[in-house]
Amino acid sequence: MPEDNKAVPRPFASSKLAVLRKHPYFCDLDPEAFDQLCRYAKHATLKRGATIFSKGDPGTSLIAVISGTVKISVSSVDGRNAILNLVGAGEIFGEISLLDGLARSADATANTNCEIFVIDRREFIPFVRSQPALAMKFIELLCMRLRRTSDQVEEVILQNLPGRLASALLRLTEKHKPGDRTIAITQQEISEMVGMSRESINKQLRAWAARSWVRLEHGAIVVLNAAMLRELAEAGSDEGD
Amino acid sequence: MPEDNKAVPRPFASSKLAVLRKHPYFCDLDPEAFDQLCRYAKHATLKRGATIFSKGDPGTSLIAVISGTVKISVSSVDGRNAILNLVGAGEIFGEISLLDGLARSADATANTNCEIFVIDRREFIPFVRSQPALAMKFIELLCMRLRRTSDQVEEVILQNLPGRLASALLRLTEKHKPGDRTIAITQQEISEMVGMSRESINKQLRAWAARSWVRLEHGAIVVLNAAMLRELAEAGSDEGD
DNA sequence: TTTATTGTATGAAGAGGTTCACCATAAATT
DNA sequence: AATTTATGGTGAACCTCTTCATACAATAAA
Repeated sequence: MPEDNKAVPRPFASSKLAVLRKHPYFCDLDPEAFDQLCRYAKHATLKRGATIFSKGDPGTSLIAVISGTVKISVSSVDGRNAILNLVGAGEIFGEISLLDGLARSADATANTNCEIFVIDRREFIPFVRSQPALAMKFIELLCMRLRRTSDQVEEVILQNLPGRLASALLRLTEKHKPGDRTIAITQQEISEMVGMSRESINKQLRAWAARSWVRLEHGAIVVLNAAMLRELAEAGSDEGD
Repeated sequence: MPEDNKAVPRPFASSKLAVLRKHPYFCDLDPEAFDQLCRYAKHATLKRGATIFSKGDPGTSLIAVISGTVKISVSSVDGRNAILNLVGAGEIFGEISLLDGLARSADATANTNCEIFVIDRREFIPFVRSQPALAMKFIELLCMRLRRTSDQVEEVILQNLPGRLASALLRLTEKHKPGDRTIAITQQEISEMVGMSRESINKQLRAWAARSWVRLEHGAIVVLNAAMLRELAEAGSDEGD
């Protein structure tokens, strides 16, 4: 188990900004404003397993992922885990606490080695007030998040294992460039994303593999028949086994 | 089954605004700005069961509830329902589509007879741009919603029946004035909120009633021992039966 | 008052998932 | 190369919750 080193921001490094600049959240923002925003950012490098923040922490920063992926999760007293989101390069997270100033609502840990930028609330909030366009950008981001999270509630309540697993796989492929259907993820992680046991996930995946809907690799899943999965996800139903 | 009459906004009626004016979303807003906002609102009266909007509709309005309660829900192909939220007097809903302009993400129906105000996107968006404080208000609202929805995902994934039911009951009491521990809701509705069968809900409730943690009435539940329920909700656990 | 309708109560049978126990294999570490 | 760790695979027993069937009470409608 890797050590629990908290993220310690280091002095600003300018070359990595391309990942952010081209990202949908910021790409149609005033370039000058963007540069000013970046001037506030602190750079940090994290080893896999490192804690970025924990649920309940006073949340005072926004984090942008430059490389690697970050796991947003919560855990119960009896040790069960639920992965709420996997944040990849070019994406941002922690915006809720940044915007409302309240405690972190989940844990964030480095799922792989990764590089991040950290922007502090004290510098950010006044900046937003001076940039109404940016405020609207964040409203859009929050709306997107809310739609996604609502969908998740809907899935977990209305669908059973095949439907939920299919939805999860599709959501994971959609983050890739079109054509890339290989998802680098362990079955354990998937089980924590859909909220069912690893054994059940494995059983379902192998049933689909037998039908060539997916191919299982070590630490990865290749989606071969997205159409069938989409059908299952939309039916939310029992077939598919 | 009541008829499916869509909400048809009628000319503005000014006397009902007190409910909105005193509400947290708007109470510390510039009074002049608030009045201007209200000038855009259209009033409507709905019969219990009336559809306000459906999932997938182009969403172009924000709705404020003056009296009664509105049910935000989704349903699956096989007829199962999931209630995502119950919106009471003084609260607003539909803000996601209003803000991002995309389709409705759930159905909204009048859960009781009710009165609403409707504000259209075309008039609202320019208004928000001219009122940065209002934009920040909505950011806070969205953050609140996001925290609540994330909590729901967490609950549904990590907790079993007793924990989820306890959480739901507590959330429902928290909307009341302190001291009022009677929740006017049917067991069917609760079952659709926590995503478990009515029969299971009934069984658990009666187990708790036997311990005097709750009292069951026709169409209502009285919480007698909130502390024990809170313990169950936080443990997310198996005891309590 | 009689008749629907809505809401509650309850048990038996069964499906869907979990848990546990165990082994196999791939990758990382030494 | 040897050892450890992480990941994947599998079946049997168990358990939680669902489904189905049925009955009853309270409220609304006729």
